Amino acid sequence: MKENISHSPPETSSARRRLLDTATRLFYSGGIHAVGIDRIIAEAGVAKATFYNHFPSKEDLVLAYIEEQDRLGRAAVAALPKQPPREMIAAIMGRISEAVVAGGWRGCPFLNAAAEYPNPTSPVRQAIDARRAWYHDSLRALLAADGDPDPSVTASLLVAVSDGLLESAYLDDPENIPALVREAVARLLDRR
Amino acid sequence: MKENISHSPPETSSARRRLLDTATRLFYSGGIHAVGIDRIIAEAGVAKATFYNHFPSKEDLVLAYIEEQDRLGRAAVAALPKQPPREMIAAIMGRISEAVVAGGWRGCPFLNAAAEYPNPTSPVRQAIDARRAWYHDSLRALLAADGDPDPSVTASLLVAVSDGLLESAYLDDPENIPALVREAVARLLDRR
DNA sequence: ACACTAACAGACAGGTCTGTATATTGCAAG
DNA sequence: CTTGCAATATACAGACCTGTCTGTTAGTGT
Repeated sequence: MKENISHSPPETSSARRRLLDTATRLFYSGGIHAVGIDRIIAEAGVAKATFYNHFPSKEDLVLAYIEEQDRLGRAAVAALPKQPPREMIAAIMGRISEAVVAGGWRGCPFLNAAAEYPNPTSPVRQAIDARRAWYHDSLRALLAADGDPDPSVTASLLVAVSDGLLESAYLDDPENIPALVREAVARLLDRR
Repeated sequence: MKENISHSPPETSSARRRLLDTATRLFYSGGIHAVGIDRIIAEAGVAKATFYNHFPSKEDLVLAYIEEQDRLGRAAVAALPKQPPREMIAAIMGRISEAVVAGGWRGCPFLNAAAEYPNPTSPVRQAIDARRAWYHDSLRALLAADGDPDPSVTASLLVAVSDGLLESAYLDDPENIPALVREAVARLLDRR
């Protein structure tokens, strides 16, 4: 029956953790199709058979990567201090600036993955859809609480600006991003 | 000396044209790394040797694809009827809606390519940089002529909204895009 | 008629990809 | 001690990748 309640490694298995961490780093920095299994297992220090014990295929690893990024993003938003809707929106949008000033920014991992997965019914694309729906709905709820007359439209515009500024931080000058985020929020919201 | 002035095929060679058209279609719909040379030459009906006569390597074909998309976009903007700055900006942004309602939209080809080319010094990335600089500068000049107090910042916001709405047209509901474009322009510009 | 060019078809080399299989090691539970 | 498990290294199959090469065919200018 396997009594693995608080046993030697109750962690999610060190090998699996190392594989996902390495895959996250390599997929994000190099692109998904461009990074092979061989390189991931070599840099993670894991045997190939062990990899295929934890993940049935490469696509499952990609999916685990996307889903973990989604989960981390939602947790970061949930961990924001409770504050009035308008400030909460500013705080959520402010996460764009934080992600960028850290350096090594290579664009939004979800948009990058979507560029490599054209099939909208693939699990990866569906995970991306779920994450976008969550982001839009979170903003819409806050906008509604703030009294926005058309919270769905405003939320769509905030999502678009988020995506666009994340791309701009990758392809243009990241230095301008914090000011642009503030300016975008001000212009899109400051209309009673 | 080759007197090819208005000779039998003054066109850029039918095979080259077919190769670039086929590559454009396949690269855009399927992604760049995911589409191989074999498939391109098969669907273009061109021999492999002929391909390598016209393009030294696959990357040259990718670059030709990106540069042609850039050239076509600039030509479409240049072909817009002359009108006051504010209307010109609306017309340029309106091209987003046109691209989307046509159907088969799979995201901005430049952002998709950038996702697959992490090296900022690669020719593909430099072509993308050039295209983004042109777009930003075009909008900035129009905003300056319109009397915008901070045309560079407003241009950056319009670029971000353009990128974001193009991604939204791919990943969310394309139906809302025309209204969102109009609303974004109104909210970002209507502040004397 | 002859030479040149561009295109064709297709085989091949060398590398890399995903995924499977084999055989061995270390460790912990019972 | 023995049984079982998880991990190791490594080799392999089969597909696909880019790029090169050989040889043939069609059309054109001189």
